[in-house]
Formats: sequence, C-alpha cells, structure tokens
Amino acid sequence: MPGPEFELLSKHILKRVQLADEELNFMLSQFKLTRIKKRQFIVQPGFTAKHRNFVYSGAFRAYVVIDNGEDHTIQFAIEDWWITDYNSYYNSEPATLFVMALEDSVILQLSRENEDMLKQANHKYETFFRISAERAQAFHFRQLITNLTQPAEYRYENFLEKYPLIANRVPQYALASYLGMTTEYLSKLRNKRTAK
Amino acid sequence: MPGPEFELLSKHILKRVQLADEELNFMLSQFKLTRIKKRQFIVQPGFTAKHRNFVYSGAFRAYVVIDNGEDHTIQFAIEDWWITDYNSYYNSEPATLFVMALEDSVILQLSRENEDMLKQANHKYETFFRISAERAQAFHFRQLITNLTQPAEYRYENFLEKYPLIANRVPQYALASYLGMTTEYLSKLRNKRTAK
DNA sequence: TAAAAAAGTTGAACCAGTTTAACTTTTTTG
DNA sequence: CAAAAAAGTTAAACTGGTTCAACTTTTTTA
Repeated sequence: MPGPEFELLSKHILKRVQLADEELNFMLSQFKLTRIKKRQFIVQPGFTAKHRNFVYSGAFRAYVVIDNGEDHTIQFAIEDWWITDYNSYYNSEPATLFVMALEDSVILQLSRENEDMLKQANHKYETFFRISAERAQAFHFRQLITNLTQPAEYRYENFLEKYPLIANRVPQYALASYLGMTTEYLSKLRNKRTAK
Repeated sequence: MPGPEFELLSKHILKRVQLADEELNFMLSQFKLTRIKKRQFIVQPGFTAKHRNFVYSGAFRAYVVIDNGEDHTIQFAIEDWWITDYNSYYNSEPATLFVMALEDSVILQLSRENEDMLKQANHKYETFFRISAERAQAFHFRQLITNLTQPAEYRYENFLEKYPLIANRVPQYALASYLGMTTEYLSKLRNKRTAK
C-alpha cells in the first residue's frame, strides 16, 4: 500500500528512532508525495518555506543569488536527504534561498503545521526531529571547518571522496560555487587531476 | 539559593520552553558549576567532549589546529551562549577542536549522560534540546552563506554590526581566523575603517 | 617592575584564485 | 533533427588577500 517512496522514508526514520507500526504509519500519513519537474522551484525568496522535503528520487540544489547576480550553492540533496530553507521554515519568515530541482524528482513533503503537531503528539516524534537537527548541526559545523581551513583544491578532492555520487551528477557550475570557487577554476582542477 | 549563575540559565531555558517550577529545578540540578581560568582548556583533541557548556561569565574560543600549525577559530562563546565540540559530544568520539577560556570564566556543565537522561525523562526537556539544535543548525547555515558569498571586508563589517560585544573582547588573531583572513589583513581593514 | 613573551602593525613581494573573452561541447526545444 | 541556449574549456591579464620580515605595543610572569 505505501509504495517504495514511503518505504525509503520509513527506513530513514526507523534508523533514528524506534516506533511501533501505528506510530510509524501515523507519522508517514502526515507526508504528502509530490512530483517535481526539472528546473521547478520548491522554495523561492520572498515566500515562506512551508515544507521540509525528503527526497525519494532526483536531485535538488539550494542557492542564494547575491546583488551582482552571482549565485552560490549552499546545499545539494539527493535520495534519502532533506532539503528546505531552514531559516525560513523554522522561523516562518520569507526565504532567502532558491531550492530548484536538478532532475525530475519525487519528494515527500511535511508541512510546518504537521511537524509541530507531530512534535506535540508524541515524545518519540520529537526525538526524531531533535536527532535530525543535531545531525544537521554537526554536518554544517564540519562544513564550516573545511571551508575555513582547506584550500580550494583540497575541498574538491575531499568532496569527491565523500560524495562521489553527487560530484558527477550535478552541473559543474553548481558544484564550483558550493566549493567556493569559480567554474573556470574547478575546470582546471578537474583537468589537472585527469592529467595525472 | 540557586545563585545568579542558575538564574541566567533558567531565563535561557524558559525563553525556549515552558516548565513548571519542579521541572525547571530538576533540569537545573543536572548542571555542574565550574570555574575556569584563562587559557584553560575545556575540550581538547583526542579526548571526548563529555559536556555541553553554558557560559555564565567569561569568554571561550573553539579552534582547530591544522598540519602546518596554523589555528582557525570556529566559534566564540560569551555569556548566555553554549560551547563544546558538538561532533565529539553527540557522537561520543574524540574531539578535533580545542575549546579554551579567553578570560577567567564560570560555566554550567551538562554531561552527555545527564542530557540523555533528561531527554528521556520528559517530553519538554527533549523539546528544549530540539529547539537548541534547530537554532544552532540555522545559525551555522547562515554563517556558511556569509562565508561563501561575502568578501573579507564585508564579513568583518557584518561581524562588527552583529556581535559588537565579541569583536572588541577577543584577541584579534582569533577574530581574524574566525573571519577567514590573516591577522595582518584584519589589522589593515581596521586601520582603513578608523582612518575614514 | 624589569625582562620576556605574546599580540598587533606596516610595507613590499608574491600567489591562489578571479576575471575576461573567445571558443567548443552538450543539452534543450521548436 | 536543426538551431539556439546552456554548460564547460582554455589562456592571458589581473587582484584580494597572503607571506615574510622587521618593528612597536601590550600583556604576562618571575
């Protein structure tokens, strides 16, 4: 009945918290399956991000556009990852990020209201979101360290090693801005590598 | 009875979650007051960070030392802030950061075991830690965006505006590495500003 | 409180990464 | 599937920020 989309999400949840069947099913029932076309936006500046999005299939990119028109990738998400503008989602304020589909995708969306309801309904649901936030916090913390301490070339090597699946799937300009360098420079780094 | 240290922490907690008197007191009773001398470490690489630390007074600096001996500030904490190596604390693995007192300080320490116990004991405690993690997540996310999108000079101006209390209280070399630049360059930026 | 250590300053030489621009390859779309 | 648009490549000129080195000021400690 639930379909493979909900099975992936179930696994994801049960890896983090133990739930009885009914508890799990109730939680799942709060998610809405949505199909997103390539290039479609699920978050846009000026509008409040109403959902937390679990990627079942496809890929997304979160980015900021600054005054001069440059865009900077802040996050990627592929299968089994979450994505949204968390500042907007948590604080119910207008987003500053774009979140765009890089491929045709299928996501499971949880609204802020449903999330709040779940958190209040059952201690275990709250635990799940607490663990998610802690992991995200630790993730961003490590990312900050890498950005601050490592030169461009190492950041690229490091990304290749940690996320080979993402590295070869997203457009190069998007990856370059994620790593804090220009497309041209990343192009050179890639060439240098394959030349070796 | 509790003293001003615990009053600051009480306010901090009650701002995030509603607790009855006994609930609050039980939570507070899990914290241990510790006095830390300037230059003393509360977290060191190789040792697991056993506590989450709430700063009542004083100031701390978290930093990484990389191969060539350079150090990079990752976080500051003054009154009413938390500090630890979260990767180490959450995952019970050896720390990679140093956390050092920049001044004689007073902190309230909560151990991982006591935190886990609190989270299990009462839904509201869990809510408190969930909110803390969400806020920290959003904070690091914004920081990542600033680092990625703004040039050195703006990052300094921005920091001055947002954290004037910290900017003039921590050593310049520590601030420079936090902002991702050398001491020498920050010195020049500061001079340029006062010259205006 | 003197002397040693740590922090901050200044300027010149340098370089990792950017910019600009012209070109090639890949992807999208009518 | 042809033409247009988007993405990626290459090379030369350039620059924001670093490095190095010598010096001054502030802080620490015996």
